Amino acid sequence: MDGIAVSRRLHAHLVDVLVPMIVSGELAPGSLLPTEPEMGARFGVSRSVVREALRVLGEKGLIEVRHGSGTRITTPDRWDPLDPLILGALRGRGANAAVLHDLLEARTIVECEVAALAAARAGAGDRAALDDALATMRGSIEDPPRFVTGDSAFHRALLRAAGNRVLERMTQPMHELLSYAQALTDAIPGVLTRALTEHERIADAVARRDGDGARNAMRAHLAQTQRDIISITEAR
Amino acid sequence: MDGIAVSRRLHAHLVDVLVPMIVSGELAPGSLLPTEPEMGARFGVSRSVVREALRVLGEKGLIEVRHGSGTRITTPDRWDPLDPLILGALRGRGANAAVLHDLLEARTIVECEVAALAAARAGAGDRAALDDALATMRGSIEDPPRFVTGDSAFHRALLRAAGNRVLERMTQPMHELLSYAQALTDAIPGVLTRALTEHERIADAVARRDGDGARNAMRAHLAQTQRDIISITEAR
DNA sequence: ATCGTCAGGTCATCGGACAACTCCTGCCGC
DNA sequence: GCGGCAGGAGTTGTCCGATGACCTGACGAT
Repeated sequence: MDGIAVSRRLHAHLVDVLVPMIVSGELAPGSLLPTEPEMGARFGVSRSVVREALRVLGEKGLIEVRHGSGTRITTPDRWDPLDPLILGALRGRGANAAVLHDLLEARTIVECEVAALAAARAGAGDRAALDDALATMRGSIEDPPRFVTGDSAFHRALLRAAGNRVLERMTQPMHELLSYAQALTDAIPGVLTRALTEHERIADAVARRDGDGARNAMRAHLAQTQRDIISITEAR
Repeated sequence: MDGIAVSRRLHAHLVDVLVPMIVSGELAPGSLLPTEPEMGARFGVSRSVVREALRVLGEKGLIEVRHGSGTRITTPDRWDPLDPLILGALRGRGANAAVLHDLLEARTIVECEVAALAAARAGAGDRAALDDALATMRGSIEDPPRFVTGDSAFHRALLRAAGNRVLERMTQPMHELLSYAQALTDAIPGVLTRALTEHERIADAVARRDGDGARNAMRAHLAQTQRDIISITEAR
């Protein structure tokens, strides 16, 4: 029917269409969405697919469906501020500068203590994982996307080394967002080599079982990242 | 068919049945689940309901459904350690003592800084919300479930006062678990009045805009809570 | 031995139907 | 005139059967 590629499941496409419409305000908060059969007709899919898409939107907090009454768009304060799709649709709107600030603040609070815990608890396997991530970063100074992968792996390894599954799970959406945000700073000259040495300092402190050192190294790294991101967003 | 009450949506009941079966190991990790039509027949519901239930299980990381191949149970390390249902099914198995420890550790890391931020940023409305929560707690010394509601409201108000939506969203599943865990300590005599004064100290520090004081008061409160929970779990 | 083909099983989607629920409207009693 | 109540239209929740898309394994040709 549509010329659109359908590699993923159908309702995912519907979500991709609806999220921007809601986030952009094209569908006003508080207003009623079309009925499920009508949306099915409009997008050329069955009601089952529409319902699956609506369910996804409901989980993101974008809509509220009530039995017998209809489906309403919620106010933005109920939208999930950590959802990548929503954040992507929000990009370039100024509203996400605030989210970026909150993100860095939250990350600083959590990740400094994570580094300290990792220093106290890391086992041989954890240290090896950190070294692997560092090796990836060293070999990718010229390849920013791959570097970000290594960076992400480093922080995940650190999180695992901290040995707290609740912390690990809790910060998971935050980390998904970070690999998103870090693509911003790629363009700054020399930022990758500097980031590499900062990560090496963290790994060294962990290897020495120096909790305070790891915490301080992480704090320095995050402060630098914050400065980078601010300089980028200011420049725009 | 079944004599079970059906106040909630139908698939929720199916989830309630399947989660314990999987978590308990009755259905082995890696094994194939029965096909969707067969499960519908076995539980007396339609395939739509089965599919909605399976989707919920998929979100919790318990299963992985693949088009054309079937639905497999995943390994426990992919299960969401913060999901109340999973945790409930895990209860009394010893495995959740570790989760409880991780939970308290994570909470201490995050919530002390939240208190400090709240002291720096709380507006008049935030302070009023804190006072409301305190009033609820004061009036519910004899009514533990209601007290826990007030306690929960207090921490949510503090989180909002900190003015960081990412932190707020990130810790949301953690707080859901807390109201769960705090029901444990209800039985300890005098724990509620003590908790009340601890919360009052936090609120006072926030009202004074004393960030360090709020952080210390929160740290003391959480340390006390930790001792309470340990004493309970030891006693069992 | 390797590869292509085919058949069987399973999930994804479809279309229609009925039940449960909400909201509005108009009627009735006061 | 006004308040409460019954009824109907509209919407979501659930059910059902059928068809298409996809994966897996076996079989046979090269």
